[in-house]
Amino acid sequence: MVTINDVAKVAGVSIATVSRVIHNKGKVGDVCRSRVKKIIEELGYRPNSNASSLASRTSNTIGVVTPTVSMSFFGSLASGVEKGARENNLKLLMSNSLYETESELKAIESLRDNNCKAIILHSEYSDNKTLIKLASEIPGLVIINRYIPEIANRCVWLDNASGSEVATKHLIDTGHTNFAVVTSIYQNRDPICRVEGIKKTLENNGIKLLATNVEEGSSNMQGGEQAVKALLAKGCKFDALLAYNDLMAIGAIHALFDAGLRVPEDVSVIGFDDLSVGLACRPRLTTMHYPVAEMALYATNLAIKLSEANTKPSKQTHLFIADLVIRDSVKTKTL
Amino acid sequence: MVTINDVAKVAGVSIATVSRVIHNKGKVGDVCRSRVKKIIEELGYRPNSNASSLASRTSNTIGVVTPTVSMSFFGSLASGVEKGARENNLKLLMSNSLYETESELKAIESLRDNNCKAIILHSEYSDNKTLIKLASEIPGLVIINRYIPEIANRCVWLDNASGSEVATKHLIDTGHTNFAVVTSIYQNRDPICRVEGIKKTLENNGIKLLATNVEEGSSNMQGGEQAVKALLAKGCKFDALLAYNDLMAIGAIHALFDAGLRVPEDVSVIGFDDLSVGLACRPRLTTMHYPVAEMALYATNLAIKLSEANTKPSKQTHLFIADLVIRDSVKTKTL
DNA sequence: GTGAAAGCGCTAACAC
DNA sequence: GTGTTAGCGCTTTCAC
Repeated sequence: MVTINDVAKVAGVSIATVSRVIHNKGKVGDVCRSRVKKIIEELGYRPNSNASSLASRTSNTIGVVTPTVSMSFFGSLASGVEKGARENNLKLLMSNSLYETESELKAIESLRDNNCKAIILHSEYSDNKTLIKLASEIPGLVIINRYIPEIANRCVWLDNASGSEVATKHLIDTGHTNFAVVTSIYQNRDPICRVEGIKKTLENNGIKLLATNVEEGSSNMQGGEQAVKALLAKGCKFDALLAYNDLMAIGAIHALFDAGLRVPEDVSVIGFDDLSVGLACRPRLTTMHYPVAEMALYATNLAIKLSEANTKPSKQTHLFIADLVIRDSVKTKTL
Repeated sequence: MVTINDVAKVAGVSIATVSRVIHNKGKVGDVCRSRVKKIIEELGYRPNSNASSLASRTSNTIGVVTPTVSMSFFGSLASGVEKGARENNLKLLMSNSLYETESELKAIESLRDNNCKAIILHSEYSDNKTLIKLASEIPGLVIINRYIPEIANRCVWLDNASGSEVATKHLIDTGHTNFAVVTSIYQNRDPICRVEGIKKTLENNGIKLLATNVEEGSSNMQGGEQAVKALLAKGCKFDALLAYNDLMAIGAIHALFDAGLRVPEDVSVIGFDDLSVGLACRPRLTTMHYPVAEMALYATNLAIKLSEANTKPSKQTHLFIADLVIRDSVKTKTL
């Protein structure tokens, strides 16, 4: 392994000078600089980032924690962070939290040990208190896809309620009158917000959502399928179905189809997230676009900024909006 | 920040002793050990991994390089590596190579700087020579999803030819006689192997594959759709379609459907990869399961083993097999 | 069993 | 402009 010492020796300068040319700072003579550069090249010298992090008490590493990167949504999230990391010339440590608070915390600790200056965290199962404490300890911590008022300036999140309002409005505008909803069985933040957005919009338009027309399921294809089967088994009638997310929507379409119902002729279905899987099903899914990659990139830049010592706390919030992607699963009815 | 010195001071021992209890090695008295442990706990001490990597000249970090983690296939790959990392108590550095050799190389360099002991690389665009050189420089480098004879023991790969043989055989066994193929326009390793597997199997069964019945497209949904449209425009007739991968297969199903053809009644379609998207389309996709997460986990353990100094080069190869997942896109014909 | 001490490769004063 | 030097927090001999 070639070290800064080797370079200095060959170049006949001190290691301080080598360090200066590496980082392009401090004063170095032009001839000297180019000679050192050439020797670095020749020797194939590459700075040891562990040593440099240790000495400078900072690091060139940021971290991202998501439940699991194998799911499309989190893959996009991680990809957004990776882009931010690359653009800022930072390395990216990734850790899966596996949907539980303990491993989530472990993942974060592991990133801290590594001196990560910035951490992007998608947390579902830790409570607010834990996250607030964490935020107070880690200046570069940013929470993504969740809003905690006490640390509003550290949260990059989506307006779930407004998203489902838009979705609902679209269904109303296209002439639908009988609504059903399949939501997530995990009754935490997002599902609650989305269902409330639906109810509010419906009410404002003089449409009532029957309690029996709301069914829960796991937030995946199977969950959506089972929820719709349950709805149908109860004898519910509806011409519009709002799903918690795209996966549930697709499962719902399967169940509808199996029951001999056509989408969108008999029932219009709308999803949420805009995963690429929405292009695979038939009809192609109308959905709300969740700009997760864009948000992750934004969160990364925010985290980097916050991690820099001279950043003063700001009151700025970071709220994103979902927008409607019209495809083929919603029918426009002639009134 | 609390350091090993702080712990030593409070415990009234030397830092060497603290280091011993952290790593559970060397001789330490029982009382002493438990007292130090207690103090570590109380102080909330966490070893600085940069310092430890620097001092020990190793690191607890492994790296993974894939084109982009936002695609389902690579998300699963990354997830497999992450699992391996977690099981071995290692941190995971992730880097996207964005499908080009230059950023691929950059990504690898970046991991090396960080002292990664093991690196899992999915490389599509670097040539064999580059990878062989890299392998000679990095003991813990493992190439995934690609086979290079010169460094066979570093390659964890899938038998593409046998996979497509099985797929083809399935179509033959279910009574199909007129075959068409949509393959990737990027004529590198995998597409070539898969098409050869198809041709060979067909020939062995006395079926000839017309050159006009093979069409190329980008290896995504749109590519599959366009390829089938081209096939149809040429007036090709076929009752069985083999797609390069699931995405192309789904695009193909869309195109078939748009042309008024039913799947599988008129045309049976088979994919490759077994992405979860195959469950979203209608009919659900029959495909070849590519055990990428399992392979990634295996590759990770292999890379860790190889990175350990005392591992002697072995002649063992690491070949995985795809197996058939029967769903609804292939029809069994009564003969 | 335990401690002292010499680095690991680098950064960042500070001196010249 | 350039060099000297004191660490960063830890591991690892080597003594005792």
